[in-house]
Amino acid sequence: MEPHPADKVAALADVFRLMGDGNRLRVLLLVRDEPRPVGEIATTTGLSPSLVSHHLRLLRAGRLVRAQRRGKQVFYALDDAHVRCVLNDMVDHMDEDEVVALHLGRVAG
Amino acid sequence: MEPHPADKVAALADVFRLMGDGNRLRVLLLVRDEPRPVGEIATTTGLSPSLVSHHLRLLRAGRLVRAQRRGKQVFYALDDAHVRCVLNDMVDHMDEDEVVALHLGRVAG
DNA sequence: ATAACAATCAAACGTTTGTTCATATGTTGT
DNA sequence: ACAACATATGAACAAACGTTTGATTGTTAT
Repeated sequence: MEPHPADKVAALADVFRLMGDGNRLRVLLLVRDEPRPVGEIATTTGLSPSLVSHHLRLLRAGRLVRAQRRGKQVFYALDDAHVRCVLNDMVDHMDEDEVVALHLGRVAG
Repeated sequence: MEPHPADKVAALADVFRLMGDGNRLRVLLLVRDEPRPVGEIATTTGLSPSLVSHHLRLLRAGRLVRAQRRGKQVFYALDDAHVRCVLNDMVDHMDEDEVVALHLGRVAG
């Protein structure tokens, strides 16, 4: 009875590693609800279009994001339903954290 | 109306980054259900006790894990309920992936 | 075809990260 | 006290990573 299949753990670690960068995570949160073009992601995050494109390439390679052309622009959206679930869970957990932190008196005030 | 608070995104990215390493993720999955001493983690994972200790230090710094002495040994367990939820969700998602993959015929067969 | 815009690619740099090795700290026995 | 065991720590090194820069591809207009 093996604890966990090795290849799945590795695949899972890959997903976490991709989400483990602040800029990439911001990008993921930006395209979470609706598809966004690269330029908009760049201006919204304040990152260079080149850097955004690079990160999107990694996210696409990891099957976290999917691309679709519309005219000049390329719209990116979450590719996997899993990732959307994980992000939603995480946002929820963030909010819960806020509440817990307040209860513990760990927040400024 | 900011999309997401910057500091929370950074904190969230830190958690993901910690889980984004295969060895650390294995450690987390090992201590998910019940506390385990460092030596057991090392022998189970096949990693050197030193390396395990290093990773545990990082995980403890990130508040993902908590330590407790019992005699000579130091038992590690998940510190945060959030992390446990995320890990559980992820394991569930892994299983779902298996099913989806089977349905899509993406698995050996 | 040319120009302007949008996105991608490739090389290069500095930094971070994971790992190993050796040494130290702490604990339980005798 | 000492020895044996369990974990932690620090230095050092190679590999991976994020970012920048500059050039390139692709698209829409004139």
